[in-house]
Amino acid sequence: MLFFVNNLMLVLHPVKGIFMSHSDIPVRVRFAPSPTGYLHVGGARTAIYNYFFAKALQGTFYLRIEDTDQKRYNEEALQDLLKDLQWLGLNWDEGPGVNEKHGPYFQSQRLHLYAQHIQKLLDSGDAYYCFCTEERLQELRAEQEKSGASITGYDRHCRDISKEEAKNRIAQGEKAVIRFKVPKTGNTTFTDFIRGEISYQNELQDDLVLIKRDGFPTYHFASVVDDHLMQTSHVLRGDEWISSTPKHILLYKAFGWEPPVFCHLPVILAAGGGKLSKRKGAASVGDFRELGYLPEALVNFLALLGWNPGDEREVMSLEEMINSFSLDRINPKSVAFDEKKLKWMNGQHLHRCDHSVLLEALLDGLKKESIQTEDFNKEYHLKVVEMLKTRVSFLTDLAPMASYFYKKPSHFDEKAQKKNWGENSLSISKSVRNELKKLTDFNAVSIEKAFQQLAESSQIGLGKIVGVVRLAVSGVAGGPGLWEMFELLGQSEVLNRIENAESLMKS
RNA sequence: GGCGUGUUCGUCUAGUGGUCUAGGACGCUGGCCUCUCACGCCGGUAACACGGGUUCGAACCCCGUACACGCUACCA
Repeated sequence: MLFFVNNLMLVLHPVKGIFMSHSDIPVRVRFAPSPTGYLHVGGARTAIYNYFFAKALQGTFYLRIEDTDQKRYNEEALQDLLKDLQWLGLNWDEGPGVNEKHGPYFQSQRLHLYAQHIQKLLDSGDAYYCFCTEERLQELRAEQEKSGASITGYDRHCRDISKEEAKNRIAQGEKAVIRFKVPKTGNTTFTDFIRGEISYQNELQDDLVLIKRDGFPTYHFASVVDDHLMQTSHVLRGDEWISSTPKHILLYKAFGWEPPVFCHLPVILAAGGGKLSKRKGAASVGDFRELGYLPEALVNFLALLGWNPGDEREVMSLEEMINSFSLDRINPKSVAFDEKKLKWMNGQHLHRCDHSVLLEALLDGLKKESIQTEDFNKEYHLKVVEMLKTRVSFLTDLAPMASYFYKKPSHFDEKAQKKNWGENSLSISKSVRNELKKLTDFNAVSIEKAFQQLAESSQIGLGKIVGVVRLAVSGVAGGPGLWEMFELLGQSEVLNRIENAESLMKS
């Protein structure tokens, strides 16, 4: 439940039952991915909100790896995950490799802690051994489905096996899981930070598994134990967890712990609705990196998918977003991922990003295309960047667009040839060459003057004249202002290229 | 099936009972700038899911319905 008093946001602490101003709670939040696949943009956004929230309130953002599913564990996915988070600029204050005072941060290395805690629940009678086989459970489920029963889930078959009997059976080597003893009556209610009060009937919850047959904890158990041990103040996670939250609350209660504040984040859907998947286009952080998106643009875009600063700003730096971030401005509804807007956003960031970033992308790209750059200095490259920056949507557009600044065009755009190299183009070309040859100081101003004079004396439109030689020099129909471009390329190179192309023009 | 969450232009959103003949952004579109292509600038397009209530008054509150999504695993 939220209140605003004199612009100060107050939070009803779920257990203490008192109102606390936000700044009174030492904020510790986590991003807790499971290393089973690439970092999906939905997961990235969850990480972003956690990070923003921590930074906005001078709290701690920690990273915890939920690797409790041995079958689905993927080492490569883990490495990608860490790399992607860093690329996005979401550096963790605590986590693998960083300030490990609440570690270890891999759940697979915390097994002793879960063992210790499950014992407490076993002792208090809040948990019990269940010897049911997978087959029995499957049959049970099939039956429930067939009969259309309204109450589904585990039938609590082993709930009343005495501790002694259970102990004996375990001693004899019988395999078991450990389940939580959910109260059979009553309701469990919690307050979601952005949705308000949510209530579930305990009767409808089944006795969830806490410890699996392989000895590993389930998500439910491990995350509750860890969130407590790691002193998590707020749990910001995907809204697929809403319906398990009452189980988590019940676990906190069984331990006698105060639950954190829960805040369930909406999901990101594909543009046409439905799940966002690789088949429907890029879906992971790595995909967007490869497409040439800037990390700050992706973060900005993702942050705005479900959140806004309360005014009309959209293109924002990381710092700006952190400074205006607050949880209560997150929308509860799921959103569609619109790549068109991301592309625009990327352009915005590209136009204002540091030239050194563009320079690096340019040189990288040229290298990949095996275009020689040794003959040109940094100043030259920067001028190319300056001329091209408003014309690119992606970092990866830069090099292909810049190739003619480094070598003669090897190909002339077909459509542009038809348009620009028709009747008279050869004579236009020759007269341009004639005029440019005369220039003793080959700069943008003098070049422009020469073109203006030629247009006037020949009674041919400036656009037409420019079109002929632009194509000859660059191989394409569009690009930076011709005068600046010619100045940078230099007189002899320009004259050379024009002359070379003349064999393809019509007289 | 049960339970839960959600629903404002095509998309992201503003909006917390009168200032909403619903504002902004992307997209699309008309124009300006101009040597081209972009950028930029100016304008246009288009929405309160539906039905009932409550109220002098509802996008905003309540109840239904529809639709979407999630959970219903010894996955997370």
